[in-house]
Amino acid sequence: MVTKAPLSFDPIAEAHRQWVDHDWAPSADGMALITSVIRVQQVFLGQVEGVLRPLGLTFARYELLMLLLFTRTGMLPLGKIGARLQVHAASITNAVDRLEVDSLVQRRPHPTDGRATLARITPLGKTAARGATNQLNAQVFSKLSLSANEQQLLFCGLQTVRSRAGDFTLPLDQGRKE
Amino acid sequence: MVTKAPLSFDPIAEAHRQWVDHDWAPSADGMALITSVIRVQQVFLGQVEGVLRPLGLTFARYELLMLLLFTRTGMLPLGKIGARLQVHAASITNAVDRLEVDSLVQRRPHPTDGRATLARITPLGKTAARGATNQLNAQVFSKLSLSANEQQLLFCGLQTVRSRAGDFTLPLDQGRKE
DNA sequence: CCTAGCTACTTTGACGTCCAAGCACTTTTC
DNA sequence: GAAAAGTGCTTGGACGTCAAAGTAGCTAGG
Repeated sequence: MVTKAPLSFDPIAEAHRQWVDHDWAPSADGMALITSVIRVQQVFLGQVEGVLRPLGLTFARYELLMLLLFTRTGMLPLGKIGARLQVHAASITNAVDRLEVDSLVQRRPHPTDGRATLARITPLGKTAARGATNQLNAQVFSKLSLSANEQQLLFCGLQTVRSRAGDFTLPLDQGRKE
Repeated sequence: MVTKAPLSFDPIAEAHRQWVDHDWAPSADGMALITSVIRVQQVFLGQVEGVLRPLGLTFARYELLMLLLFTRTGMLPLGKIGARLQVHAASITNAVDRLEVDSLVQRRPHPTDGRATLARITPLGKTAARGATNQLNAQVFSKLSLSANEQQLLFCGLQTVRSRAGDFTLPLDQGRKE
């Protein structure tokens, strides 16, 4: 996290103004929105990793661990993990490597497909995942300082973006949100 | 960007369901919101960098360039740049290094403070910044596939988050948005 | 004046992400 | 059944971010 004195103005609103001044008005709102998302992600990720660091985890590894925790058999092929977390295969390889070093996860060969590898969460991994979740819930997820209504609105707007970006396609409605 | 076939369900909505099932309901909305922001940032950043890569820029360097472009004298001390972009000093050093290699920016000593260094945008840098902006405006910022109203709502919600995270403090109202 | 404490920037190291290339194993095709 | 095409994972390189430590240069107390 960057801990500095707050500015006396909103830097993104300022950039928006510049866009309008430079005759880029039609793109100003889009620029401001994208820049905002990038900045807020930085803020949130910083808070989350601040909690996870003392536990020896990063958000990437935490997500992977939770995905396995929620899976009946506790194991998934690496490819499926990448598809679910929307991350490149190389990143999964990297994350599993590190989780394996800490014995939170274990690689095992896929029983029927010789190309594939399964990642399996260990009992230690389950404990770590639950512990981290408790801390995140207590220190971050339940303390967003936004009203329930604001959170709903934000979530829905972002869901629309994700849907239109091709992350998923809801069976009934094609991801439209309006 | 991760180009994969879309899932048939929203993975974050699924995680939300798991949270509720595990008696973590009070934190479920917060978890979903934070996870959404992180994912949408990935989507947006991917689109932006996809446009910038052929131009030899990254978003970090582009932002720095635009900040200088909008400054009367075309130069700012590195510390101020970090404060405006909300990025660590080390990242600024890194970005300026690379921009300097491409002759888009130039370091010069601060006239009165021997510790400080100024980054000054070059004519080539100005051209590059304007060119990149035109492409981004045309290919990304003006094509968000969200209604103006949705964009407004999202922006305001995110502004509230940024404000409460301490990014800035509006002179009149203390950053409250509701 | 001179030392103690800040401040500004750089350096190094740990991680994460993506891309491109490479390998091994499947599935297709003829 | 063998070659061709596709899939799944790993490796190596380029970047970005942050943290912590190091180096100058500024500022303030004695």
